[in-house]
Amino acid sequence: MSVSPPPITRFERLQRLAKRFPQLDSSGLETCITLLRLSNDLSDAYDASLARHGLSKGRFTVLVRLYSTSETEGGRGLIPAELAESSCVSRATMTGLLDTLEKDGLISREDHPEDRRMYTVHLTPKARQLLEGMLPEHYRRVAALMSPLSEQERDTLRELLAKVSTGLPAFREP
Amino acid sequence: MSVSPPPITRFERLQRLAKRFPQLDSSGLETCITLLRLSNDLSDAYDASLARHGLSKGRFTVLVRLYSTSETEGGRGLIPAELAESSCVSRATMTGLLDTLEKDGLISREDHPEDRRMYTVHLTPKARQLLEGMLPEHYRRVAALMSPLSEQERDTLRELLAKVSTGLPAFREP
DNA sequence: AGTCGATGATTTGGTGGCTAACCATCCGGA
DNA sequence: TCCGGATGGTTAGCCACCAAATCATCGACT
Repeated sequence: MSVSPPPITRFERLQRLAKRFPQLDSSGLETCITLLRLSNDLSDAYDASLARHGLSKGRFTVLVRLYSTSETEGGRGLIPAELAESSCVSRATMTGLLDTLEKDGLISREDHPEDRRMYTVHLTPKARQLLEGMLPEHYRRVAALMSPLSEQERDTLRELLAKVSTGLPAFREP
Repeated sequence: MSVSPPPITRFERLQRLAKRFPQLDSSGLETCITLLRLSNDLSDAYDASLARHGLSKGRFTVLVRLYSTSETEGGRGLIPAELAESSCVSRATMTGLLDTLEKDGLISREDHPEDRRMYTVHLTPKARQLLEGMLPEHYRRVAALMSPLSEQERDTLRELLAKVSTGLPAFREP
């Protein structure tokens, strides 16, 4: 039996790759991987938390958007295209989200008064009750998540993330 | 006809919500939302870039992991469980990834010499050729993505992301 | 008035990921 | 020796999301 060799870390493999591919910017790639991994973990944790209330990220986002709009704008309702945009999903996906939300009695569709192509979406009392029951807990969780960062660090983080955003077009091009 | 009222921003809606829910930490939530959105955008861009070569994030990660291991450890091969772990997917998902990679002629499964429960996974020459053709371009893109950040900013970003990671257990708890 | 491009919503078909349950094999202790 | 828990991989069934094609309606232009 031979002893197992010392484990090779991700960082070491990356350094080897960088030797072979001069285009590889190791600090950039390392940062990118870190970001993608945290994203994944955070996204999973978010989903798991919402799943306890029978919601997904998409469903939750729609409900909160409707809730915060009705709070501030007197329940005029929103159309699916607006909801899709503000929830960062396609319209096709929004149709599906609204279908299941309606089936679960959390939203209602009402005829748009001026344009028969669309309709307006409204929260039901049941949805309001659900949100008011779960949001305090949810916001407490988010606060706990971010508690390791000072106010200044949060500002810095948002600023750095915004800088990465500015690099996205270059990433996508040709 | 009435003129349309001034649009209400996400930030303003958030401030209204914060009045109603004292648990809401607005800078924390704002930072969290920023992070989730960039994650989503980056993830989509990443997928789109890999899709040009017929790969998904999962498939790509597996191939690169195999490639970098064979480069440094003489092609000893990896077992599915190791690949699942280092790719952050479940073992069930890894089975599916390997199935399609094998069907596309990019990996081969070979009997594990010592344990008949498992097998080892190996890159085919076709996969090597694919990677060597696409990696320079891919790494160039990642470098472009990160080019708006100085070395110091990258360090800071990784550090702040690591801090957010430390908050994840608190986010998940009960 | 009639037509046609723009704009909405939906349907269809596909992908990638997950969990839970399953079977096979290994290995250590009775 | 053999049994049972640990550790593999796979299967079956689910969910969220997407792109592309389709259908309805609107509105502007002739």
